[in-house]
Amino acid sequence: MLDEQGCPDCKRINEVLSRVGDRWSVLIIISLAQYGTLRFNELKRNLGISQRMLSLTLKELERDGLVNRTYHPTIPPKVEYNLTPLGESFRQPVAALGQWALGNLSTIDAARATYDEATGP
Amino acid sequence: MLDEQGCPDCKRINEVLSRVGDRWSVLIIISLAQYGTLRFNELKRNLGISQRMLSLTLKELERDGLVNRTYHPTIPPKVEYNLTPLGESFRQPVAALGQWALGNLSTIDAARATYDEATGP
DNA sequence: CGGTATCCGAATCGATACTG
DNA sequence: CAGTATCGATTCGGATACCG
Repeated sequence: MLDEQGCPDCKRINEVLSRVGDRWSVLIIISLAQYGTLRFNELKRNLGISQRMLSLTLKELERDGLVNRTYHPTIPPKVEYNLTPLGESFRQPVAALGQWALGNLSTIDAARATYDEATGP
Repeated sequence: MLDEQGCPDCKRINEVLSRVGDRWSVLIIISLAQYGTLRFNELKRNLGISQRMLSLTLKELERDGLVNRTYHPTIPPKVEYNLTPLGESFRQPVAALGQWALGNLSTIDAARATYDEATGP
């Protein structure tokens, strides 16, 4: 891909969004923001995410410094996740996005229906 | 996938995010918010997006009522895109996200480096 | 309980070529 | 200029099985 872009920030925004901008990351952040600390299987049940994707996404979030992982070597083992300060700072923009999403879901649905009817038949 | 979720909003947030939450949608919104009105190839050059993805994403955004498409049947043809009121209302949360992304890119990079060094070698 | 490893179909995306 | 069509490569993501 060429690099003759007039929007120099786009590449960088793109970079960050491809890291923390995917669906599961956002939902995990929202959950942790809401409940504070959650265990692996609590997140799993909460989000309806597969074990594999949860594991992968949590590892990424930990790597990016957004989520903290605490391992308790008890039997049975217990692992807790919560937001780091960086993760907390991500709450604001994410919350704004989530709120907008909820508030405009029906509007978008209506727009879709209109568009489909005007285009489709 | 089961549906025994404790986070009833997650499914719906998920729905909206899968519509307007992808990388290209966000970048297109940001560009249109910044410049007001742009033609197809202006967007293409601006974002470094492939023709195919731009076409698909714009169609989705139009369908969801976020972007307005104006076709001028001149020769050569000229098509202009701008934000609808709904798209404008999306500016705020998107801007917050973009700002956070830019502001924390280096922090994330540092966290990654630390993590990789502690884990990887 | 909290993962990792493997498999495999589905969805995504870029490159390329073609059209009005 | 502004798309659409097609193809191949990569990625995503769930299901399943197994380990500490």
